[in-house]
Parts: sequence; structure tokens; C-alpha cells
Amino acid sequence: MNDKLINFFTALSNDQRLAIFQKICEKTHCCFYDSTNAEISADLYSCNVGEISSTFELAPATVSHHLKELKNAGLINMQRKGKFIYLTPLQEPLEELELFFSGILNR
Amino acid sequence: MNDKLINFFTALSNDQRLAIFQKICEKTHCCFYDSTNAEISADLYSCNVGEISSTFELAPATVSHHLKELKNAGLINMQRKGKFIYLTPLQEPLEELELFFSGILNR
DNA sequence: ATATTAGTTTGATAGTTATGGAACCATCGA
DNA sequence: TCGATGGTTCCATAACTATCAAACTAATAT
Repeated sequence: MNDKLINFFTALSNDQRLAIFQKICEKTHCCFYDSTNAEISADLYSCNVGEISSTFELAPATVSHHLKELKNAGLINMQRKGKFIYLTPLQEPLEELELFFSGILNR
Repeated sequence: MNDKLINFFTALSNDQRLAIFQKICEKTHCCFYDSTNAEISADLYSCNVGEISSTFELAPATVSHHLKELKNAGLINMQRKGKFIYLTPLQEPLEELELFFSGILNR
């Protein structure tokens, strides 16, 4: 139970990674996906890895590491379409996190 | 803006610290404080540092470090009353965190 | 005053994390 | 099939984190 939360918090506890996650959420505005249907129109609204690399001045390797962490934490989906890998935020973890904090507040 | 979030997430990204924070919130059930009025009846509902030390099998020094991080992040209040230091969760950060996630979800 | 209890700070160490260069794999266009 | 582009993995390193023992400070009780 807490393991999942720890993974979320760890993933978001680095300034670069938080910024990357925010950019992914921003770019994908109001278009959330679950892990199964994330493919639908991913390329329309999603950002790809290169966009992250050029926005934040980080080496591709570094970006790759950060994205892997966000993905392993379960916060984003990565989906290759041809040459590009598209990034989409997942809805469930955000809901879980919102619930975690509202749950404490409303106790 | 993000700095505060980073501090929250970093503080909650360690399993011991998250558990400690949860215990503080639990013990202080429905009695939140802001940093100014936290002193009111803190001793009635709050846990003290020793309670944390004995609950989690950690050396006092370790607990002290973790609590300092939670405090520096702005998540808890520490208030000495005589021999004991009482721990209370703060409400604002929890609200900010809830809002951060609901804000992304409702965009 | 002194002993006791509560907690912090200092300093050391083992483990983890962030970063990027270099070599690699994947896909596409010519 | 070959070159170019997009990304990852491997490896090394510097920075940071978690932990605790030992020495300390704070408050109380006797």
C-alpha cells in the first residue's frame, strides 16, 4: 500500500523529474489514459522524448533515466510509434494521490 | 512554487518518514493546526518524539533527523512542552498537495 | 547539586541517486 | 543496405541520503 505511494513521491521528489512530469501533463491537457487505451491518439496530444530533452537542458541519457523512473513508478505511459516514443500521464495514480491527501484532511 | 512541492515529496519519499508522518496524522486525528495555533491542546492529541522512536525501531538520532526533515519541509509542527516535544501535522501543505493533484486531474 | 529522562547534533559510513559520455538498438527515408 | 535520427543501456563518478554511536543540550525530579 505505502510502497506505491513511496514510488510516486520518490519519482516526484526530483526537481527535473517533477518538471518533466508537469510538462507531460500539460502537453497532454485533459487527455488522460489508462495503461490499456493510452495508444489512442497518443501522437495527437502527447509529447515525445525528444521534446523533453530539448525543453530541459539534459543529456538524452539523463532524460531517459528520469522517464524510466516516472514509468516504473506508474505515473506515465511510454508508447513507441515509429521513430518516436510518446509520453502520456496516467489518471489512476493522480486520483490515488489526491485521495491520499484528502483522506488525511477529512479524517 | 515547485520548490515547496519538491520539499513535500522529498520528505514523503522515504518509507520510514512516510510512516512517521502517517502516525503523526493518525494520532492527531481531526485536530489540525496551523503554525501559529498549534500549541493549543497539542499535548492532548499529539504524539511526542519518544512515541515515534518506540513505534518504529529506529535510533533516536535517526528519528530526530527524519522529524527535522518533515519539519523543514513544512509538513509538521514541533513544540516543546516541558520534557516532551509534541508533533502535529499542518493543514496547509496537505491542502496544497490535494490541490496540486486535483488541479492536474481537472484541467 | 545531581541523577534521570527526552531529544539533538556531530561525525562517520554504507548505500543510493543524478548525471552524462560512449556504445548500442530501433525505425525510417533514400 | 546504408545513413540519419530518436532513444536506451552500460559504465563511471560526484553528490546526496539513511543510519547510528557518541557526545551533547534541555527540562525535571529528588
